[in-house]
Parts: sequence; structure tokens; C-alpha cells
Amino acid sequence: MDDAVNERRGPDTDAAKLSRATVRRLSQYLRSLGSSDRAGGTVSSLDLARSVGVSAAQVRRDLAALGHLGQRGIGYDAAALATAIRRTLGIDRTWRAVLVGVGNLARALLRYRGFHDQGFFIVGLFDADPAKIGQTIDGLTVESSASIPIRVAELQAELGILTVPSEHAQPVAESLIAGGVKGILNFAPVLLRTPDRVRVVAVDLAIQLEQLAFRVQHADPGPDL
Amino acid sequence: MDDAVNERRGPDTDAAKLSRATVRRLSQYLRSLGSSDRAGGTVSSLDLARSVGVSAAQVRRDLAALGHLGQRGIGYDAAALATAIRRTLGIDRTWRAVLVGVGNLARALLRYRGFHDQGFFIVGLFDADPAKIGQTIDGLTVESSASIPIRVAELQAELGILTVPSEHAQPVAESLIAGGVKGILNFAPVLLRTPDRVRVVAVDLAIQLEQLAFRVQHADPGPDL
DNA sequence: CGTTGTGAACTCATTCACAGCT
DNA sequence: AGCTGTGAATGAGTTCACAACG
Repeated sequence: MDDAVNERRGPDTDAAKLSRATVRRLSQYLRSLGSSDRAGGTVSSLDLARSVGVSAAQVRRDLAALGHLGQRGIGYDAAALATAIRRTLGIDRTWRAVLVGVGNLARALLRYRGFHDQGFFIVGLFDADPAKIGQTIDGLTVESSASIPIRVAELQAELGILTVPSEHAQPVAESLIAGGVKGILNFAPVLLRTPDRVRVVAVDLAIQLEQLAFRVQHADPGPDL
Repeated sequence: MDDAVNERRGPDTDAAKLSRATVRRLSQYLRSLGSSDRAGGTVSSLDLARSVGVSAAQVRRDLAALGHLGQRGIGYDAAALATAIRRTLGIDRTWRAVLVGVGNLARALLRYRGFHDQGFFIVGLFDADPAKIGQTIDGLTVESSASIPIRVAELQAELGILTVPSEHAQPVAESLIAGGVKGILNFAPVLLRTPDRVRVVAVDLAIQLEQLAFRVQHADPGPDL
């Protein structure tokens, strides 16, 4: 652990080893850095800890994993830290994504500023409903789900966002994979079976509400978020 | 650990002790039980494990925490298990929620079947935009955000769902709390400061996409979901 | 048999506490 | 003085492996 990390694009500080939880917090630190645009240019682990709701030791442990970014006695350079986190997360570039299932949720995601702010661009829209095909939303024309494999490849999309009803999720996922996507953000409450090379992140909104109900019910203490 | 658990509404098997992770999985087991309505009436830990994407030992450990629900050599009675999970999660009753910030995301949540299926009812809609106030959506009239404290109390809502821009999240949360909500589902990417008695669950959609980017970038192995 | 429930081992994650640099 | 980086201690969560039971 004593490797002088001088290269700007070096051996990546072994980012693949970061825990799931650490990676999630990195996103949060990044959000905090972006919003409270500190003129001074430096943040302390305690600053970040407070704005994200974790301990300062946790922040230091997380950031130490990215390399030697802090200055003892001073703190972290906000801009450099943001850059390092972006690089680690893999969002120091743009990602092209397609969205399948054009309902209200899809519309919400399309307009969600947080996405293009972080370099995610929706480049294609698909739906199985003939009534929706051909409609234009935010400059994109809704195409038939049948054309997903070909069009995803043409559009060079690496990510797919699934906002279709549960029963269509698996087949649509398969056509996205046939088109070459490497990752799927799945809003349908089902487990997708995918090849190992394709990563899936699931967001189940009903589950979130159930978690909330549980905690209210039992007045569970512990950190928010 | 030998207490005969005979009462139907007994000491609740100390549900408050369940870990965050266990509670999340309980929701998933419940989802799986609901969809694959097994006629036979029994499920094994392996069945559940496969449909949710965890190990069978994990399932047994989780379910054992709810009491002695399984029959050795047989499995779990699906209906009884679903009932026990619902009771533990606190969704063996209905919950009244209000929604603040009437954008596309709110519309998506309003129509989301998963919510009323699990006993969550949206009973009020609020927005700060005068152009939206007075509109009717799904039988609910959008009211002014200014009226939140009074109206939330009148409506007897226990939960609030926040789909407002980040900068309004904190003040709106405070007015919800003034109205008496005990839990908030927050879609704004900021940490809410709330009294200890008010529970918060945060859902940050941009963070989910960033997690996906990270995993695709590093071809991270490990379980999906 | 088949399947649960669970002690014990193990792995992963967080906090403590302080040496080390600025 | 202030704040990071990190070994050591602790705690949480998961898997192993098997006895217990229908």
C-alpha cells in the first residue's frame, strides 16, 4: 500500500475492490461537493460527513481508498476530489442509455436533471404500445420494442433503463442484451436473469415504501437515508 | 429462544431487532410469494432464494427471525408466511400518504399499482406552483404547499412522499412534520434534517445510475440486484 | 428421505484512537 | 493547532455444516 500514485491515469487505485456501500457513499460525497461549491477549495472529512450523514472516520476510510487525496492538517481539495471520485465511479465520460417503457416514470427520468448533469444521455425510447410508437418526447421518437436489438446496437447504447410492467421485463432485458447493452437499471419488481457480463441495478419503489412503514412502525433508530 | 410462540399477536417476535438488510429482503420474499401464487401452498427456502437471488441459508436465517414458520422436511406455508412478513413489515394495515411536488415522478407514483397493492394510499397532493394548484389528478385536487401543515393533519396522513426540487425539500419536510407525518420518502438528492422520531428513506435515482456505471466500468462480479 | 433452524466460523464494514504530516 | 491515514478493535452480516424433526 505504499505505491507512489503519481500517474494521472495509473493503475486505477484498484477501484474494483471498493465495497458496494463505499461506492454508494462516493456518489453522495460527489453530490455534496457539487452543490456546496466551496469557494475556498478544501473540504474536511467532517464537512462531508455532516452533509451526507455518516461518520468522519467513514469518510476518511472511503476516500483513502481512492489514493492519497487529502492533506493532513488541511483537508481535501474539493475540485481534485470530485475529479477523483468521478473517475473512480466511471462517470468522467458520457454514457449512452436507452429507455424502454414510455410511461410517467420514463418521462420523469427523461427530464431528470441529475442524469445529464452526471453525463448520462438518453439516446433512444422504446415501447410495445402501437399508440405510443411515433410520438416524440423531448426530441426523441418512440420506436417499437421489436426494433430494440438492432437500434440499440446502432445507437451504441451501453445502458438500458427498464420501466416496463413486470411481465415484460425479462424478455425486454434479453433484447437489450442482444443489442449489446452492458448494464440495466431495472424498475420492474422482478429479478432479471442475465449473463454474468451484464450488470443489473434494481430499484423497487414499493419496497422503499415498505422499508419506511417498517421503520415508522417500530420507531427504529439508526441513521437516516 | 424456546418461548412457545402461540399468540396470534404476541410480543411481535422482537421485529425491531431485524437488520436493515433483512427487512429489505423480507419485502422481496413477499413480492415473490405474491407473484408466483403457488397452489400447493408451500415454498422452500431454496425456492425463495432462487427467485430473489440470495442463498438458501440467508432465507432461512431471515425467516427464522420471524418465528417458527417452517416445517422441517416440508417448507413454509406460503400464505402464512406472507401474513407473517406483512405483519412484521407493518403492512398488515393501510397507510395514508401525501405527495408533495406534482411532476412526472409524482404522476408515476400515483399510478403505480405496487403502492395500493401493499396498502399505501395517496390521500393528498400538494405543489407550490399556482398553475398546478386546483388541477385534478386521479381524483385528487392539487392543493397549495402553504396548506400542508393543516391539511396533512386533517387528512390524517402518516407518511409524506417528497418529489420536489432539492432546494425545497428541507422546508417542505418541515411542514409535513408540522402536520404530523411520521415518515418521509425523499426523492430529492439532499440529506433531510429531521427530529429523531421522524423516519426518512431516501431514493436517489442518479446515484443508482452511477452505481450501474461503476459496475459496468469495472465489470464488478457479485450478485445482481 | 427432504428441509428447517442454528451454533460456529468466517467475511465484510465500521468505529476507535492515535501517529504522522502540514 | 488541525486534519488525514490507518492499524487494531469491534460489530454486523453471511455462509457453513449439521443436528433435529416431520
